Parts: sequence; structure tokens; C-alpha cells
Amino acid sequence: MVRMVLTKDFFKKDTVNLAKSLLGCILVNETPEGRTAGIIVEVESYLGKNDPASHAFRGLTESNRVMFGPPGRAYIYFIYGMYFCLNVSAAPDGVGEGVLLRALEPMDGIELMEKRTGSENVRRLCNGPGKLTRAMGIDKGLAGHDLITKPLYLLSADDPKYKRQNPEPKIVATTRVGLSRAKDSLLRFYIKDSLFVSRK
DNA sequence: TGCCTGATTGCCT
DNA sequence: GGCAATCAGGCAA
Repeated sequence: MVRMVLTKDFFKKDTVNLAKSLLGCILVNETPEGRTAGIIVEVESYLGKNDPASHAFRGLTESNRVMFGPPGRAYIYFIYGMYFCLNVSAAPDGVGEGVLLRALEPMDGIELMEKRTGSENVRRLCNGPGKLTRAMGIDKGLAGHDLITKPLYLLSADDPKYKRQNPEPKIVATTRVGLSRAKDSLLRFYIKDSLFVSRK
């Protein structure tokens, strides 16, 4: 079967549209332990100099440099002393924006996800940005990785291997989670009625 | 169900 | 030194 890996051009759109476009796409990670994959059901956009909540707000630093690079790369940061969060870099080279992946519907490697997280509730394996990286085995070692190449890559929402009940899901826009600044912007998007989002 | 808190590390002020 | 794009568990209702 042909795998529909996303192309470079997919990422060449403004960050909000990229965020919405990523809903329904498949995130895959292939490690020596095995392969895990899930459908992206929840994302958040982080913009640049007009978004005080964004890591890119204060400009380029060593730790946020992936956001300022070309789009479609893995911007991974360590948070609260124990979790990694995965973003897809967005916007052209030189502009610091990104899309945080907040929740997945697990598809492949569910047993491995359970082993990694210690949870047996499928709905709770990947329903949060720190949880999905743990379940998928993603850490800082993949920082800057090009998300159209192995081991960590994205498949089109049309990939035939991952048939979904509703191929044209409705998208809900809400405020982003866990912020102290720029709380009011409607930059969080999730698939309506999904049982796998972090919160309604 | 929902609020509150502790855990634990690195970055930026 | 403060705080962060988090999470699980405890407790009240």
C-alpha cells in the first residue's frame, strides 16, 4: 500500500490554516521498540511577535531556533521538569511560529503506548501534549527532525490505511490551554465529538 | 465532576 | 529566583 507521507508544500500555509490542516493527519514514530501511530485530533497555533504566549514572542534563542527554521520540522521542548511537547514548525524560514500537537487518537502500537505510559485506557493514552510524546516515545533527541522522514513523520488525512468514521470532521475553535498570557485568542482547534481530545 | 497541589528541570529575567 | 504551551492523584461535594 502506498503511504501518503506529507510533502514539503503541505506546510507552506499560514500557521492557523496549517493547524487546521493537520487535524486528521497521522503522526507515526518508528523506534526499535516498535511502531506507534495516531490521528491528530487536537492542535494549537503559536504565532510570532504578536503572540505573547508563544515561545517565539521574544525572538530567536538557542532553545526556540527550530520554530524560526523552515516549516515542517519538530520543535520539541521540555516543560515542567518532566514532559516533552511536540510542535510542527510553521511559517517561512526566519519567522518563528508553530503548531502544538495536543492529542491523538491512537491507531497503531497501542500495546506499546500502554507499556510506555502505564495506562490501559485508550482514550487517555494520547489526550494531552505531554502524554502523547510519552506514549509515542518522542523526546529531545528528535529536535529539528524533518517530519516527512523516518523515524518520525506525518501522513495525509487521506491515507487509505487509516480509514476514519467521519472523513470530513467539524472543527471546533477555542482558547488555548494552560496559558497566563494571550488567553483569549481562539487558536486551539479540535475535531468535534472526538473522544480523544484533552478537554472539551 | 471539579478544584487544588506536588513533582521536577531548565530557561530567561 | 520565578515560572512554564503538564499531569496524576487527593479530596470535597
